[in-house]
Amino acid sequence: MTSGGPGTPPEPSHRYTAALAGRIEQAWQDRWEEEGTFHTPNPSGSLTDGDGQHADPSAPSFFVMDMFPYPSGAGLHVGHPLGYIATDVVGRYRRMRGENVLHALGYDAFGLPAEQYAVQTGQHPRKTTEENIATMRRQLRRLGLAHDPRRSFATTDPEYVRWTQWIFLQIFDAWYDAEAVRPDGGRGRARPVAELVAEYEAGTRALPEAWAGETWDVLDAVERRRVVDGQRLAYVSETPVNWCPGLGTVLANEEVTAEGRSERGNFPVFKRNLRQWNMRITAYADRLADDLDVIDWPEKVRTMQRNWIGRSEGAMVTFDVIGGEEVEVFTTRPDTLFGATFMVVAPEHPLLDEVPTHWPDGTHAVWTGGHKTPTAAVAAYRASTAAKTAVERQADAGKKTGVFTGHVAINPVNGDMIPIFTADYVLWGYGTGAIMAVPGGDERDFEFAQAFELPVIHTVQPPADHPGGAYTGDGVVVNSRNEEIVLDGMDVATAKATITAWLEGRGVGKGTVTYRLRDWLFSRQRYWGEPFPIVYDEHDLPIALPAEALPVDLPDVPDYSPRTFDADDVHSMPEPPLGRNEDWVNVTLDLGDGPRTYRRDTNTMPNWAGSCWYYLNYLDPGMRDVVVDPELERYWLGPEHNAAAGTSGGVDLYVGGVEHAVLHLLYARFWHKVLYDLGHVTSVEPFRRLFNQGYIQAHAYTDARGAYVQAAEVVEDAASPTGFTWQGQPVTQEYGKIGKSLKNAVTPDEMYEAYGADTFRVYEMSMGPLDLSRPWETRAVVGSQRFLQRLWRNVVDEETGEVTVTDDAPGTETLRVLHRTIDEVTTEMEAMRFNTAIARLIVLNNHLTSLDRVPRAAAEALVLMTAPLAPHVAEELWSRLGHPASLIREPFPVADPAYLVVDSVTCVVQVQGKVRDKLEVSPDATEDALRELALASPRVQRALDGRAVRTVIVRPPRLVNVVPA
RNA sequence: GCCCCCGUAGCCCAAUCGGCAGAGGCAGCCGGCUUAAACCCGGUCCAGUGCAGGUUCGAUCCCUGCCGGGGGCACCA
Repeated sequence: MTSGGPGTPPEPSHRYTAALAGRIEQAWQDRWEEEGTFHTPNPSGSLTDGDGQHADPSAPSFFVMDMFPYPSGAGLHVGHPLGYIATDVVGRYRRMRGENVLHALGYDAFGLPAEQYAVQTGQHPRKTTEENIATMRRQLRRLGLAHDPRRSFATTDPEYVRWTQWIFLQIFDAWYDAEAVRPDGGRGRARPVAELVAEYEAGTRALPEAWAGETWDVLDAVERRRVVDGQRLAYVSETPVNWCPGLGTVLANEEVTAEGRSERGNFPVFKRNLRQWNMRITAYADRLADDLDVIDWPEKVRTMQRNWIGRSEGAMVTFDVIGGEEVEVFTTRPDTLFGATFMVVAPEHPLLDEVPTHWPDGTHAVWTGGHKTPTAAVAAYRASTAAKTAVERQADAGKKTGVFTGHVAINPVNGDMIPIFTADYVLWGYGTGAIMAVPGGDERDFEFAQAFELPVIHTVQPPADHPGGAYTGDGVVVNSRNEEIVLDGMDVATAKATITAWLEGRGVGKGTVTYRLRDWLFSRQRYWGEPFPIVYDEHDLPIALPAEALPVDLPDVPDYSPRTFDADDVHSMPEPPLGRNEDWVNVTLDLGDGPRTYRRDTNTMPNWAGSCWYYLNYLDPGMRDVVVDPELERYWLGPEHNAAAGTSGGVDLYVGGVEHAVLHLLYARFWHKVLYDLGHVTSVEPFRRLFNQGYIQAHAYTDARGAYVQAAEVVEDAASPTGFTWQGQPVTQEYGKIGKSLKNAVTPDEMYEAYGADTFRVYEMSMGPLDLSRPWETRAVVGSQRFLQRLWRNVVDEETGEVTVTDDAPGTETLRVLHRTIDEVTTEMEAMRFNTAIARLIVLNNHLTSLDRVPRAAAEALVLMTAPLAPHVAEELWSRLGHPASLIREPFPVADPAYLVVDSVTCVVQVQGKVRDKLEVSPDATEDALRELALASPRVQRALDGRAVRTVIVRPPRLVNVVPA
């Protein structure tokens, strides 16, 4: 406990040092655990508080949550706990405000990081995952987080997997009825497939378009299954998917970067036609976009989700092609139809499977690409675009290439013959993969028209100063009339509505909404994930396993590492590791018609599956009969479950990094809405309030060769041209992510050792606003330690360990500082501005330091206010101040308004906005009195220097501004 | 290329409605304690708010343009 060598005078034996802090912290952590201090009571059921009581009905519920951590093998650095500390402070504060707080932390333990770590260490992923979780639990326990330990779990727990698979089967067993009315009044909701079948059997619903001409009663059993399977919210289909040989698995669109590489690992991704599981998230596109308006999320994240969904309103228009074909296009600008001078289809478009054998009359030389026939030209262009990698496509964006297809279409509004081109600036994956090109109204079309000598017609009058080219703005419509309709003179919006109605009347078009969002590719060819609870029969159609058969456990396989390939191997095929166990794959089951042999699905679910519903599992983890107890769901998550929950309901505060803005948060919202439609939850949204914390980064240093050196060993050195040296040589300061690669890692364990957990917590919270990224600076941590040391000294004698507070009433000045602090700290805590809350606490603390004896009333209030931030030292001081029970539910101090009023305030007197005098005035001085006082001031008179007064602006009681003539 | 966020003291950051630019911390400097040093204690220095305009009695705050940093989107018809 003492520091220094022999002969050094010992430190005061009761000083709040790192060693003492460590002893206090661990003792309280043990006591909290023994007493069940953080056991959060449910309103009913087996989970009660530490005293065996259920939730107090008069206490509002508050559900605070952190984004699910991966238990990575690398361990934590000081950046990781930032959000956990913040949610802990919120949770502890809210408990002291009398709320019933639910806060727990589980582990997202399936997925690539866990699997890769297992592969590296040559052990089974379950073993390494469990070890990693144990390490992380230990590191986090030392932080003193007030989590309910009974509610922690991992996504890999068999009981959790059971319900993940169960929810999958709910989605598999559901279809989307776009016409059904929801409880909230909107249209469109998921319904059980059984209801669809019942309607088909009763003949009250027509079969889907693909089965036109058939009726349910004439279909055989396999055909009926195909009809239904095609409509399930989870379905198998053979579609172009993102195949990533480097990872050995297929990926969702959301996991592929704009550069066409995997978000994890940055490997090339190729489009391949493969049979894979998909989730029909597109059915929820509108609701996912619309409901962003009813939740309290950062605008940035809502914008990112809206952009990803990419809702776009316009019209489908059908163009006849000479020779009998037709092409449907999607356009957001049907008003510009009269300006369509050509069409473009994507190279993958089926219209190109057959093209004319000769160039039609009027074909420009530049249109042919030098080929003798359209057949040759199109084949060559298709081949060249297919060979392009995503990276090349990216690099070529903007360059307009293409070729005339020989096809000619007829513009439905005026009968004009217009050539059809193919070009890769039209994407097969969006809309219909075909466009009408309006070079007068679209910049891309204009560029293409320039390159291929195509005519330009403006249908909106450009302003006089328009530089030429496409005009995309609003204005007066021109050049747009036929025998039946005149758009000329209208504005764009009116013209859109008018022409859409006309198209619909003629049966050649229809107002439509399209989305950028694609269905969610849901299968992965990895080992460490949830197996699909699906088997296939001899027809190769999926069959759900019954709920009693869940969970489907992962089989043992000879090799669980994924088969990866050369990252650029386009011809490789995914090979699921689960397929390596024949005994598991081929299974005999009795699914109602006697024992038969089935083949299991060998894919696993993506990592996102487990994080799609984990918030529900916190309510009542472990064995249970339902996915979530309806009473608990209403209590913790339901609409209006507390004053801030609103009509959406959901988790009251969800804190995590912005990197999940689209992926996890979109998927989880989708699953939640399916569960809502099927009646399993009453909340419309899973996360009512989202908060993105910033990142903690750190300085890193490179030597002359550009190699990173140990940041911890770098010293400031004015003699170095760079300002820093490492082992005597100059090094350059950089800034970046904390980690091994930049040699700048600092771990929480080092902080516990050198300062204690409370100091670490206070430092992390005091560095700046929670949503801002900031640099870690170990040498600044001492400031937080000094604060706690001073707090300690205000209560405890460092030499004797005696409590030194006096029971005498505090003086007026102390009461004022105290109550002003309570008032300000309350405001700051409510707004999650912990950095400024800490600043106020320091002010009060420093004030108490200046007194001869610290009054108990002030000390106790300060200890209670510090408790959410530095809980261990607060508990210790509270205990030493004579309170045997934990302060966890002690009421947070409340300011007495009597001490918030002041006798006098400083009134600033300005002349023309410049401060010329200051007056001490009563806080309720009137406007007239202040004006008189100000004008009487000699300094004001001097500043006026004889000028007349034009006007006097008075803002009682703090400001008077005299404006000279 | 387009969109969003951020630029305040050597550093991290404060500043309700547009009203005295400074709450807190780090570092520095001075002093106290100490045989000396660290710890600790007291004191102190430090910016006119990235730049240029505009609106206003008054601008860190509102508007326009530019510079720097961070993020998102990127042929989406």
